[in-house]
Amino acid sequence: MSLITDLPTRYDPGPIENKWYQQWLDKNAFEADSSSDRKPYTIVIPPPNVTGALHMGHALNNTLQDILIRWRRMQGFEALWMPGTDHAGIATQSVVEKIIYKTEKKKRHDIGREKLLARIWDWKEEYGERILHQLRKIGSSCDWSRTRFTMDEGLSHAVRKIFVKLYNDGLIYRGRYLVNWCPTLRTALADDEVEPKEVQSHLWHFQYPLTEDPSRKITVATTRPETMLGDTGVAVHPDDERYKDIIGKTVTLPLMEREIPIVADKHVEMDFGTGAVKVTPAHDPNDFEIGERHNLEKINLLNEDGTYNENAGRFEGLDRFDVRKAVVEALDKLGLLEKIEDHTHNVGHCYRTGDVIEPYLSLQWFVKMRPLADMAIKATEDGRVKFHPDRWTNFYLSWLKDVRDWCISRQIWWGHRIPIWYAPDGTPFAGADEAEARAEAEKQFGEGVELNQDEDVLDTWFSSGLWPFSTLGWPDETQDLEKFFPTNTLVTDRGIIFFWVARMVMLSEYALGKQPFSDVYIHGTIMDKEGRKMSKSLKNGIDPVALIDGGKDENTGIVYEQPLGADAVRFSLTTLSMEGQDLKLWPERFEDGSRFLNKVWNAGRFALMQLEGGPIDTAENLDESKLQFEDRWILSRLAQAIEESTNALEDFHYCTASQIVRDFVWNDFCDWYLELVKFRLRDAEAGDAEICRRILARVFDTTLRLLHPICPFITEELWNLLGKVLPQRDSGPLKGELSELILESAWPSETPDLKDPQTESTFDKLKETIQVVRKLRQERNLAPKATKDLQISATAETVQKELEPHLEILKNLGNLDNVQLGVDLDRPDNSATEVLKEFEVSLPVPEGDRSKEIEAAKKQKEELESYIQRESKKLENPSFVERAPAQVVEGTKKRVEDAKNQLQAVLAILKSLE
RNA sequence: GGGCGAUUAGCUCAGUUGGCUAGAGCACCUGCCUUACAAGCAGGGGGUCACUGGUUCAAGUCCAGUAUCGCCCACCA
Repeated sequence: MSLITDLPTRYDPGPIENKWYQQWLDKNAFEADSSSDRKPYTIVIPPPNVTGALHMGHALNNTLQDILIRWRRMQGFEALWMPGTDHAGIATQSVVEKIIYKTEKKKRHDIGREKLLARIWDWKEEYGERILHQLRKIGSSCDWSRTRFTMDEGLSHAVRKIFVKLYNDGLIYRGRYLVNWCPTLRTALADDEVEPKEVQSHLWHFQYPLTEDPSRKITVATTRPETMLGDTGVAVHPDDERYKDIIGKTVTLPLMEREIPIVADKHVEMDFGTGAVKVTPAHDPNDFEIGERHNLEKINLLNEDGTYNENAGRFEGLDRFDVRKAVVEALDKLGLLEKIEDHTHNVGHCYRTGDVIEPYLSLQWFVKMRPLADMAIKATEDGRVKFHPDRWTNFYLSWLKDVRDWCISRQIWWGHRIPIWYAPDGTPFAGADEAEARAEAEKQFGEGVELNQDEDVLDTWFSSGLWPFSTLGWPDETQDLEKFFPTNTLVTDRGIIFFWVARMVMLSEYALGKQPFSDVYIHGTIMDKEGRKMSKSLKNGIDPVALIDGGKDENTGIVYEQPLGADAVRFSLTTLSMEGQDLKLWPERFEDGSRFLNKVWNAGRFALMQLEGGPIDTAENLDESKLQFEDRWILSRLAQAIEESTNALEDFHYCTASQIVRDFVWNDFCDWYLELVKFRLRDAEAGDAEICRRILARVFDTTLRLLHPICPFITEELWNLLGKVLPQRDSGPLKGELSELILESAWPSETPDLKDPQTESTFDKLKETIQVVRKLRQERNLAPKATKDLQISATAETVQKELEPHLEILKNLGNLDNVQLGVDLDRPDNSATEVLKEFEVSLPVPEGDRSKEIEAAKKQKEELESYIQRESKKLENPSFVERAPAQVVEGTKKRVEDAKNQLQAVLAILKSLE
């Protein structure tokens, strides 16, 4: 008996969330069984970096995945959510290097490769699980028994397998090309790891003297003066009249005293700068191409650390930024600095260190993208990979259509070492392990040949690109792979469509001939109140864990007095995240979720109190004849909610799904149904009270199911309490035996036969009537006690008949003793009246000041008149009547008719008042 | 330069294939501690749907253009 009454009136999520998460783990509720004969439903998690800490973006991303997984699990699918982490090569190595430098003042080369790797592994073992625990905190129902890490032996094997396959197919090559070089990290970066930033700089104009006639000078403009030391040509446009006569001649490069040719190249814009460009093939991508076209020498000026090398002559040893100053100074001294203009342009910066990226000529490994991209394009064109919202399809395709080769080698140590071994003469041999490479090498070089493995490691995204199948056991033909691949849905954000989504599709098509997933849902990005991205550096990121647990948010410094709980955070994020649109967040925005859960909690307390101890027999067999009007109404609303929310989830409209449940619970169930039920349950022993309890149990039970994917904790708790107060329930969804909601295959089935538009429409009229009564009372400041009589005058007999059977509802909720209902009744003297569409509602009132009432009536009169005028115009328009669908015309006629009746009534009221 | 979003109430956003008098939450105003819930209940005020044209019987919704904001791609050295 005390079970329910002891429940706190305010929902306290903390203990409940911890309890249930542990119980789910204990019952292996999240584990997927590859041998079951249920249909599979699979999601692979976007593996967070091992260095990561949960931020709002993760919270949103994983909430949405969890909603899908829990929903499908409830629908009876064998649902697998595959979790794991990414080794995040550069990010992780940097973190550990920084720690070591801070504590021991040692750099990576002081420590050495093997020792540094050991240190990073240690670090990973100690801290790498943090983010996975935070994912548990928000309720993620991942199959933790399958947790993977991109550098696990199995996944590493998959990486080497794919590499060798690509290499043998000629899709991986090594070459000397310009790459994006970060001098701080001393590694190459992929194009998408470079962030262009606008920089206020200058355009320096230098004069290069012609070799044959040093008095004649040609002026070039540049944003990077220091690179002139590596110039091996000057380019002009072939049609440029100013320079036509000197094409093919040479200039003498100042400072270096090198004779370099003047070439004609269409790439040069005549209108920009002086129309003449210095060409530095080793330090600029465009110049590189010009150099290729005209066979110009490539002179590399840089060392790995960003200082200039011996090719820079007397500038050797200086850092690139100092070389700039020195070169400008030197040229100025020679009188060859013509002018300096201000110039704003974009400069590439390292996404990790923020250092200025240098185009750097070096030997790197590349993946030839064209054939792979074409496979990925085809997968989308065939409809095997769909994006939601659809606009991302074009975004993705346009990148694939114009994709460039992918630089996959990184000059760091943490990662998958490139599975290439070199013979002493440098001949490379690829192998999934050294033995495999050796077998090949020995064919050529004889037994015992000395082999050295490539020093570089692979780009992190190379292994992430295999994630959907490497985690399932590929290249082995495992049962998991058989059962759960291809996966179903990928949920991620737009920032990694190219990095990750595209590469998964390409590599999966290439390795397995199948798309890795059939649907990709791209959710919005989380912004702060001002619409800026949440980021570490801005300190504007709300910490989801702090929000859930309460306490101080170390990012923002905000202190949360109350723990909100995971459900509230999940519900808020879901509600605020409009289909793929970015969302602005600040702490107060989470309050609605928390309030809603408190509402659910209290509705639960009420329902449980009513149900506890009372007689309830099977809830399944509803005796239609015994149902009350409001029972049919709430069942109709519920049927509608089930259908809409199922459809919404199928279309990835999470926000709609949660709003449907919210509206149903709050507006329909709590505000109206529960209030009505109170009157019926007063006589607890009556036969009707039992029907009422049955419906109450059934509706509440179903509501919990609908809400469960979004808010798993509170629904699990209430559902179990419901089971305890209904020990005798024995069939259907309300089973006698207690189990967890999560273990039930229990998504509510649609019940279209319970949908009842007529009942809903009548109920709306009753609601409207009650609301008018309340409004009139409040407007006139009348106590309910003083206004116990109501008159409803319908315009038609049909309306009278419709309302007739439900006067009890009006009396109960409207707090009335007598309701007089009839057609065209005379308005009582001294009454406050509101004219509605099909009837008017009059409440007798004492005499008094009527000015407010007159004002209101006048306003209503004006509104009606303008409406009638507007709509009548339509009806007078012959083409409207001819061309609009009959339904629309009829509807308009009816509304005009109603409005005219209303107007008449309002006019009569005005007359009586004046 | 190209592409994609956004622009509706003070704020954050809904508004299906054009067609019932444009909605919600928050905030605001008024009245209520009514034994599920004051994190609540009841009621109320508040909008030239960014702008200009066009298509249509009918436009917040479709088309073209303009403006402002945001993101992405490519970058004239």
